[in-house]
Amino acid sequence: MVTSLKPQLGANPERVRSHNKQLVLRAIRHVGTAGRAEIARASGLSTQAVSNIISDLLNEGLLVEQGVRSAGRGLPVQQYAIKPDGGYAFGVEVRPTAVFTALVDLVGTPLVTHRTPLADPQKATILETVCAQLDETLAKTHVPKNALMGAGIVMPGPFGDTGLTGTESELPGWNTGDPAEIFANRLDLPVFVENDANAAAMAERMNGVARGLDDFAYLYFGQGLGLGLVQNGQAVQGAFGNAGEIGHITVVVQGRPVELESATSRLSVQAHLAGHGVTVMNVDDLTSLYSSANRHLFVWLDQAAQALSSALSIIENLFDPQTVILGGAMPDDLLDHIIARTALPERSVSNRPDRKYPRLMRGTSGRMTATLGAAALVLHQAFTPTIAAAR
Amino acid sequence: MVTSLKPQLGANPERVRSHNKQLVLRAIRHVGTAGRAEIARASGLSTQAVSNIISDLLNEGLLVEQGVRSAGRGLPVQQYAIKPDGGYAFGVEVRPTAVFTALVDLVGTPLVTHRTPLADPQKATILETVCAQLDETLAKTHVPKNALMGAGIVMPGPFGDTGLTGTESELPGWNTGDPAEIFANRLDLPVFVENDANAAAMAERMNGVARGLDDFAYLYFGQGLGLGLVQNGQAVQGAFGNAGEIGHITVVVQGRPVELESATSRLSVQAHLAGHGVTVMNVDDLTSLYSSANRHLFVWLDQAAQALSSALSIIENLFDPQTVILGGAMPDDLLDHIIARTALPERSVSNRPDRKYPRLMRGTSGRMTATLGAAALVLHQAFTPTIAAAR
DNA sequence: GCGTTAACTCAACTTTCTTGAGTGTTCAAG
DNA sequence: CTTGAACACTCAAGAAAGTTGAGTTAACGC
Repeated sequence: MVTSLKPQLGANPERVRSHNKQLVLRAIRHVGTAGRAEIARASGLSTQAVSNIISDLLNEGLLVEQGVRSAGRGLPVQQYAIKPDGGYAFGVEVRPTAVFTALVDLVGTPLVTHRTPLADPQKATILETVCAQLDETLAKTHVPKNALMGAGIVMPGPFGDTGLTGTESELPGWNTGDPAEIFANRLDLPVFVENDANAAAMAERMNGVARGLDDFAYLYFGQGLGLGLVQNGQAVQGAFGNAGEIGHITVVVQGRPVELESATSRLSVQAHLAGHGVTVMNVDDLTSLYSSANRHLFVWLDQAAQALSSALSIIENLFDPQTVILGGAMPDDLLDHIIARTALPERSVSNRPDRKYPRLMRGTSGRMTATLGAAALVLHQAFTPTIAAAR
Repeated sequence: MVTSLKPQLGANPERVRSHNKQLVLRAIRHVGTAGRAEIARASGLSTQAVSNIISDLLNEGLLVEQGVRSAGRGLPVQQYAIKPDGGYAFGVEVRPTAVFTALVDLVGTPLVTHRTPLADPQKATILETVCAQLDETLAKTHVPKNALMGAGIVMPGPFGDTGLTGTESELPGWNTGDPAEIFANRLDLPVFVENDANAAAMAERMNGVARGLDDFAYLYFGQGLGLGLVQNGQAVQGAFGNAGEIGHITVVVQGRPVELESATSRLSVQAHLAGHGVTVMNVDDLTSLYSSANRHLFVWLDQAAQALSSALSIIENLFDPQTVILGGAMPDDLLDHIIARTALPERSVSNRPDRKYPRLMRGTSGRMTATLGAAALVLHQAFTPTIAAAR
């Protein structure tokens, strides 16, 4: 039973340099600003090698000098930082009714974000819309296309024909061909495709509460509920890109089995409130319901927290993450409320006395979470050494 | 919130060579025997580079020539294969009542296996026993110590003080200090520590039904139930090494929530049978009960299969593995029976028409599964390129 | 038979890293 | 105030690994 060997790249001078460059960028990004010697120690390279690489990066416009810092004895340190306009990333979130786009700079600051309603969810329409948005965004911001390092695309999973197909708010026509390749050809850019939860998780790791974390889980409240997993600094995609479909597992709430997604998701809260005659159209409606202490909403929140507690037990015991982050298209207030009410399972490997992070944290939320996450995929790539890259 | 940056190695000539060597070994191992040009294509190196590396590996005794193969036109291919006695790995499984050890060669063939009862489960006693077994094994097989590439150690988790502590058949005194370091110092060898499930999974990947798979899950029947996860060819350890503690999650059987481990584990079957007046002492007893079609055993098997079906739904939807493997200290017959009776969840990302592997497979079983898995950890290391190593 | 195909080797070249000596700045001890 | 240690960084030489392109050998097919 011989399967194809994943193309694991051998190292040659060119690839070594590229690898080390990214290592240096990564080290600088991690601490904000750094000097040559410091980077050398962190990377296991000689200071001379680091010096040469930094000189390269300065020429390429990826770094800026940040003045000197005299730290104790010795020659003061010439510091360097990532140059924000050294590169840009385009983030795209495709939903059945609209396409969201964002342009972010090298340090992750969004320059523009945009929502384009979709006339129809056909493949051609989507490609056309994304393409047009890219051009428009570049024109508006005067960012040259060659400064774009790539595009991240968030699409609703699952990918391919699976047992969950048909149950999702799906996009027709994407089950044939590799979406990444299709977009890459159309946009003429390196493209990275992920599901919303993984993208949001990577964004959190690049610029959110998960900065510096290498092992964590992210529960993403979207239409349904998704689980983003980061292991060893890499998003876990699974064999076919469908890892993290946590919404359809069965958990126990008040002794009764329920589908997780039916208890904790945007659809779930809408359905629950509709059952009590309350109509919510969007996230803002939820916020006002919450501030007016709507009884039905509070009932739902409590029940969601109970379901979440079961899910937490599974996530923690299966992944042993540093922390679990809650985020997505849900108002902060509600997330905070749920977090406060979620019982942290006693019988969990995460129930340890020497924790550095809370077991449950709130991440970035809001409508653009996944879109910015899409852009973060590109940034993540730019700061990840390439030799023997775990994809 | 700045955390310590994982020491990601920069590439220098020495590390590049080591990386490429392992890449070549890996490519050869993957296909059994291979020629230079073939390896060059697979690794992205030039044939000249591969030639030089192979010449090195021949000198080091890690490869043997395997004669020529004339494949179509052109000069016949000089083939190479891994030299079985090119290196050895020592595997250790520590249990509260005994220590199991095994010596395997570079291709994974076990030379000797041994069980040493433990007078007491104290740390010092264990270290002493392992050390003595290593010496004895080397003496018996006339393998020089410098041919040993390392030792793999399997210890019952969870590691550290967690919410599951105290519920396991535990070893006292290992919560302080890093077990890997302690063993490494004592044995004077590179040491890799894992839990039983992950080790068994790696063994399956090196020489079992998971050969060539990079993303799969392994359910290990031990005292309890453990989940080994392989993602992108690497074992998932979690932030604190405790990933895969699936035994304590709650699943639903016949509409009622139960702890998974209470339904599917060696302890569970023993308890169930004891409740009906049947005493089983070991794996052989189970085999004979099965061949005599014991009614109580069959009831347990059905119930275990139902619990497993719930677990499968969780594993598949969270990891999207290529397959899920069942193995461990359970007779083949019983595993096969359970697999046959386990309902494959419909609503799963793994329920896809284009599958190459069954959703549920039986892996290696038997008493030495984890011990050989421990040795496989060392082999895995030897065939894994080191630059930017994912640990 | 003879040209084509393909694997492999040899020798020259390139890239990148490391090493060790040297420069400049800061701090602290005498 | 002087002197020396500590530290960051640069320069130039050297080493290690990979690549390139020409040349050799062997099998196949027309």
